[in-house]
Formats: sequence, C-alpha cells, structure tokens
Amino acid sequence: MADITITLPDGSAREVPAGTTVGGLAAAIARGLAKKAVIGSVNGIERDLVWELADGDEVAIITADSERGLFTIRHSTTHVMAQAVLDLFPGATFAIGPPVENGFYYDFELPPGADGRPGTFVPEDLERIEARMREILAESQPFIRDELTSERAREVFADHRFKLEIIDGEADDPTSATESGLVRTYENPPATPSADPPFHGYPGFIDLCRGPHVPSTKAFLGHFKLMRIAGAYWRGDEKNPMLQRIYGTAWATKADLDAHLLQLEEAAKRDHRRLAQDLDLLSFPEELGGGLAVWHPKGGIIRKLMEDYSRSRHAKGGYEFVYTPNIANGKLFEASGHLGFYEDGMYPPMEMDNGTYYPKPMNCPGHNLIFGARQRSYRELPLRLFELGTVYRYERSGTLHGLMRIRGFTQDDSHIYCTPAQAHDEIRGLLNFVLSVLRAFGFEDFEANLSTRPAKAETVGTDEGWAEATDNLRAALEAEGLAYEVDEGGGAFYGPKIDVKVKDAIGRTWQLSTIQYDFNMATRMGLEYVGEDGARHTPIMLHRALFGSIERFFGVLLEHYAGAFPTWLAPVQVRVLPVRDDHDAYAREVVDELQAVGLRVDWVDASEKLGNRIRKAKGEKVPYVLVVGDDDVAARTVGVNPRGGEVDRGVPLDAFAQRVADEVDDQQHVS
RNA sequence: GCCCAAGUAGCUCAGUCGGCAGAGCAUCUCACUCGUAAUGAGAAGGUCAAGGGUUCGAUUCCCUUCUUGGGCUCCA
Repeated sequence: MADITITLPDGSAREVPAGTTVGGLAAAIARGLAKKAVIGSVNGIERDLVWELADGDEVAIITADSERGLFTIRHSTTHVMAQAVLDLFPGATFAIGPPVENGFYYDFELPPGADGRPGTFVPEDLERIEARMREILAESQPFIRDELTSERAREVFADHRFKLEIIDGEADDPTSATESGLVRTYENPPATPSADPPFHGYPGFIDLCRGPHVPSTKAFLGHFKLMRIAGAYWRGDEKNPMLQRIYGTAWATKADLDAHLLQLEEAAKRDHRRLAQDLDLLSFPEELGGGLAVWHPKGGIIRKLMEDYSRSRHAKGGYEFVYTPNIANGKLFEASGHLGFYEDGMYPPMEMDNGTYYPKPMNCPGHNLIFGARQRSYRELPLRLFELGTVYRYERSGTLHGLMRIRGFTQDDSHIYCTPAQAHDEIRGLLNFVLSVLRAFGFEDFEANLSTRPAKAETVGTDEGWAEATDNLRAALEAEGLAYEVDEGGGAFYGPKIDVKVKDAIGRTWQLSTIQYDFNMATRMGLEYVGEDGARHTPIMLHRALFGSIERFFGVLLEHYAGAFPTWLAPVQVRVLPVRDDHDAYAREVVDELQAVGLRVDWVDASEKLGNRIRKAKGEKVPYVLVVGDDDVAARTVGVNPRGGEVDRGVPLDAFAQRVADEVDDQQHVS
C-alpha cells in the first residue's frame, strides 16, 4: 500500500501507510500516546480514532488529559446516560445533552403519569440509571458514526419529537448539527438487541450527534457520577415545556473524579449561608420576607469594618460622599430610563398624594440630581460621587440565593462625571484603585471581561464614541497588566464595560467589580457642564461598583476565608481564658490592656474546662486565644494559641499587644 | 415565575406503616477550679411551617399556601 504523508503539530512530517486511522497514527508515534488518545484533530476538525487519514492531513492527537479530550469523555458519557434512561423508562424521549464545565447533562421528557402530566425522576432513579450505565460500559459498545438523509433520520427518530425538531433545523444544538441534507448520528449497538428498541431500524441506541466520541463505552468512561435532577425548559425558553435534566460529572481518572467530589464537599463546608448561621453573623428570617437579611452583631462588626475601610479609601481616592433616599418619585426613574426598561425588576409602586413612588433599584438617578443641582464647570471634573446606597430589586423568588442574590442590598456605588478627554486617565486610575482595594481583602488573582457593543440597533452613541470608550477600557486593562477576555456584544445598551473577577481560596471565580461607560443617561437627564470654550457639553458618566453589593461581597469573603476572617476583620480578635477563677482579675487586666490598643477582646471565665473553652473559641475561628494562669500572673505574660499555629507560652503581654496591633495595621494598609 | 425536593426544640438531625414527640449541641441551675480542641448532674425548651380535608383520632395520609434547597429563566 502506498504511503501518505501526515503533518504533526510540531511541523514534522510523517509517512504512514494509506488507510492509517487517527488511532493508528497515535500507535505509530508512541504506545503511551495510543493509550491516552481519545480523538484526533484532523485539519482542525475533531475526528474519531477510527477516522481514516488522507495524504497531506495535519493531525494532532487529543489525549484524555487535555481539555478537549475531557470534553469528549463527558460528551460520550452523556450518550450512555441517555441510553440508560431510554432503557429504564420506556416511552421516554430526550432533547439535548452536551458536555458542560465539570460534567454533562441530558434533558429528558418522561411519559405522562396517572395524572396526565409528564413524568419526573425521583432521586432514587439516579442510582438505577447509574447502575444501568455501568452495564452499558461493561458491554463495550462501539460509538459508530454515520450520516443519514434527513428523510431517513426522520423515520429513525419518528418517536422523538425534540430530535425531529433538531432534524428540521428548528432547534440549535451545538453538538448535533445537520448540514447539506445529511444528519450526523452516533450509534451504540447493544450486546443483545433490544426487544422493543426506541428507534426504527436500530437494535439499540442512536443519537443525533456531530461527535466525535471515545471509541467505545468501555474506553475512558468509567469515572462519572450522576449528581442531580433539575427542571429545564426545552431550548431554555420558559414558554416551552419543562424537561427533566440530569446533571453528572465525569473525569478522565478516578483520582480526578475524587478530587472534584472533594472540592464540592469543601465548597459545601464553606457555604456562606451555613457559615453565617454557624458563626452567628446574619440570618434571613422568614418573617422578614424572601431575599432580605438581618445582620447580627458579629456580622455587623465585620460589615462596619468593611464599610469603614471602603470609606477611608474612597476619601483618600478623591471621592465625595453623598446620600440619596431609598424611595423616589417615579418621574425620576422615567427620566433615567429605568422605569421603561426595568420596571419588572423594581419593587412595586406606592401611590401617594403627590405622585407614585418606587423603592430605588439604582443610585445613579439620585447622583445625577446632585450633579444637576447647579451649573457645573469643567474645572470641577472629574466629579466623583460616592454612596453606600441601599437598593431594592424584585428578584424572582426562584433566583434568590443567600447573600449572593438578594432583594435588598447596599452598593458601594460611585458615579464619575468627566470630560471625554479625562476618561482615559480616569478609567486607568479607577481600575488601579479597584484592584488595590480588592487586594486588601485577600484576593490576589484577578481576571476581567471587556464587554463590547451589542448589536448596533440596540445601542445608543456614535461609532467613534463606542470605539474610543472601548479603547479606553482596554488601555486601562493593559496598563494594569490584567488578563482579560473580550465579551463581544456583552456591553450594556449605553456603553461598554469592564467586569473584574477574583479567584478565591479554592479556585472559584466570582465577578465583583464593574466599571461601566455610559453615553446615555447624562444626555437623557440633561446633565451638562460648561467647558473651557464657554459652551455646554454633556459629561461622560462612569458607573462603578467595587464590592458590587456589600452583601454579596461579604458572602464571597465568607466563602473565601471559610469563615476565618483575617485579624483585622475578625469580630473577636482575641479571647482571654483564665485557667482558674483566681486568674480572673489578671484576665480582666489583659482584656483592658488589649482593648486600650484598639483590639476587640473578650474573655470566658473558668466555669468550663479549659479544653472546652479553647474548643469553642476555635469553632468561632477567633484568631488568638490567650490562656492565663499562675505563671502569667506572676510574670505579666500570656500563653498565645493562635488560629492555625503553635501554642507559645510565656509571651510578655506588651509584646503580644504590639504584635497584634501591628498585624491589624499591616493588613489594612495593603495596597 | 416554572420543575423537583424538603420544612420536627435556638442549631444539626432522628422518629411516628395514623394513637401523649426524641437525641446531640446550645441555653438555664447546681457541683467541679481545671495550663491548651468536649467535667458531671439536673431543668427548661415543640400549635411537628400555616390553613383546609379524610378519620373516633392527623406531626404522620390528601389538597392549598408560605418558606427553604437544587436547577431553568432572569440579573439594569
């Protein structure tokens, strides 16, 4: 057989016999590679291992440990799950099932139950489905690619209405494309043909799919777990039927699967709702209504410290402090445009004698009133107005989530009015300021999104204005050396924006800060300044929230620190424990001395054993536990038991006080 | 808002195939006075989310509502 020439990713050429497959090539290169090969990329298109190569192909072998390999594993696993569900639930049909981050899902519609409504899964079904999946894996069914005419495909999938919609091109499924009248499918023939297969002309399972897939159900697929059942609308549209979605997670190795499950456990332990309860920080009383929180003293002190810190940084950063009321006449929100666009997201109106009032969903209209309260000169710009402004938004009940999605919250909100010429430097300074403040809260790893102009018709402003604004934002990102992704068309109708995301202690990312460029509202609300030329100009308006919402930021911090707030934020920084009652007097002296240097200190008397008092203090995540006994009274020392460190006895009290005061000072001056 | 699940003491949970409601922790009282992650005894604490229905009898079964959780959708 004649040889063909293949080009590998490093640019080297390789001669292989004609008829060599992707898998064959991998084997020819190295046995180890063949073992890990999941699929290949042929001339930029991903192909199965059985794909036959042609002369001149550029080929890369994709392995199980790569992102694309893992994607394929998850994709193949979701086919196996669909087969299992169709086996176990006769009459069930299925919609789409893509791989997603960490796993996969598939959407199903189950036959109607006795009440005529579509059936639903129960949690125990997951075990049955998983067991059936393991059987399918053991059968080592091949994944067989085929292309059918759409007529033939319609016959095969005649009993599956969602598949018919996909064949007809009415639905958009990234993983099962139709093209030039041909429908791509993947079949998994069973070891023993089904007595009553759910597809016409096939003994077992077949699905619409672009592929590629692992070679067989036995290869690479064992390390999965079905996670949960959820409702999901067909094609994500709430007007469509609600389907039953099963989510699973799948990995290349058992170690990876275990690590992921462990990470989930770790995340659950850090859940801010649980920590808020355990540490007595805040609560969501039912009597108060959904999505509303009350802050208990310990959460309150942390919040106050965060707010104090924010205020002091803003004061130094050239911001001016303003206050605006929590309700406002609807006319204001008509002028700002919020009532037109976002009324559904606002709390309902209150009718009053001189108008209709709404709880404010945003602070900007109020700040604009301050800007517009008198004639402004270019000499005053940039004008930076800052407010810890509490807003109310009517979030749909099903979307509420602890502090992360809440109906009443306080934004650390700022609106900056500047001239177009100032915008560049202002944004750059702003981004630097934002990152500096976030660092003080222990975040080191940042990413950003630059969201650009949406479809032109839906936006306001000129092409030049958008281009300049976007360039200003991009220049700021680059000047700060901040990694960013461009979210094309992700901007608001009034301008582009930067969103800053942080990575927390266990690697999750949270979107926090936002810097938005606004061409619209200043014009809408008639804001003007007198320029150097004596003429009136419309200012550029920058919306900026740093924490975003204090509540949400607090929730993120709580999860980031797993409840162990750094000393400068800890509700109780030091707890003093006298060994016996006769050390009480000295313990009080210790408390007084530490309080005198500004520390938050309490003490617990000896009515319980020392060990238990220490245990409780550790549970409360107090940074420093001090034990004082006979030796300490005699020598004016303390026994220091720091959070996460070793016990150090006989530390002079003055030295300890100085050390902790310095630590707190340092933590607050990170920049 | 929609789908599914769940609401039992302050917290974490068990339990009742329909017959006087249980534990641990927390709280309070008493005793113990102890040097680095749980001292002992006792007490108190509940309209079993709310309302309705079935029943001799409902915390338990059914219906409705509310709340919470996981998703979908949404997030100016």
